[in-house]
Amino acid sequence: MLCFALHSAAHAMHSAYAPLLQPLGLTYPQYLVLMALYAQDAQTVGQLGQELRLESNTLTPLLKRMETSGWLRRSRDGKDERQVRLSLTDDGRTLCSQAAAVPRAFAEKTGFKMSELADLRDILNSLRDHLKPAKP
Amino acid sequence: MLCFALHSAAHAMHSAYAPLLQPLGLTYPQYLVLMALYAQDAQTVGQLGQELRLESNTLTPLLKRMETSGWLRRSRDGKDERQVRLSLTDDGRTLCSQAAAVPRAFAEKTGFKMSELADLRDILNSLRDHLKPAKP
DNA sequence: TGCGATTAAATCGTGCACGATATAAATGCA
DNA sequence: TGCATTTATATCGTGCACGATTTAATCGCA
Repeated sequence: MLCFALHSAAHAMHSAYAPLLQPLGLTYPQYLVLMALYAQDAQTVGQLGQELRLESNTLTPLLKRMETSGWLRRSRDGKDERQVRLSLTDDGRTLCSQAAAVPRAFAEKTGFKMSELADLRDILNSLRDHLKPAKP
Repeated sequence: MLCFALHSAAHAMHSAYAPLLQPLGLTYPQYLVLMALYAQDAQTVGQLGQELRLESNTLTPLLKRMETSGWLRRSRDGKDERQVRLSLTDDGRTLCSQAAAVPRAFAEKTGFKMSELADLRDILNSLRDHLKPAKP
């Protein structure tokens, strides 16, 4: 049952991350958003959704909560008023630097070597792309 | 970013399963419950939760929906009235036999060999157990 | 035997995910 | 230019997941 192995491993990963993120006031999807914006700021909702494989129906409320928490700002693009651009606040960037320590703590929990984790990552990315290729 | 690879692969797996399960009127967690009860009937909520790594706060409403759909019955254990035992109905068992075809269809979607999928499964189970060992 | 501790489910509130649909801005073409 | 079409977000309803708490049955031990 590969499907259950994948499901439950992701579940366990989520559970392992939660206690690391909770002190920062972050959920796992919020953490992903933060990292994505740290890598590239001022993205639109659509761009972010393409990276994270989420759509506006999921992202809009999540982003509003993050705006309420003061980590990012949502503002309509001047050239195309349909688009909403997301930019980290100073608080958001500060949080990023704290959250940067999380993946290492996670890797240590697993007891795998870094090279094994890298291999596993590549297999999973390949599996994902076989299942659901990212749109162009 | 192993964490995102795992997250998004599970996400893609879920998306790949959904259209296969939808014609049967099942969600993915409901499918897992059905398979678990097919393997062993008359389990308690707690036993099922240990297998699926879920707790009563998630399972209770899910099981009630499945009872409403007519796939299983929930009844208090005669010897220990705290426990609720779950047994498949005839409709539930019929549904099981239809759902049995789903994993094969999934495996075909991936384009991996069966042996590769088995290897991946073992790695994921190991990763999961390193992260969150099942309780005794 | 009786009563506090433990255990099994259930309940409540919040957040995520998604299908379906709505709204409003931008685009294209007659 | 005018209007249908497309595109980007947003809204709504349902189901899952989970921390915290509640309820009720059972257990343990004086």
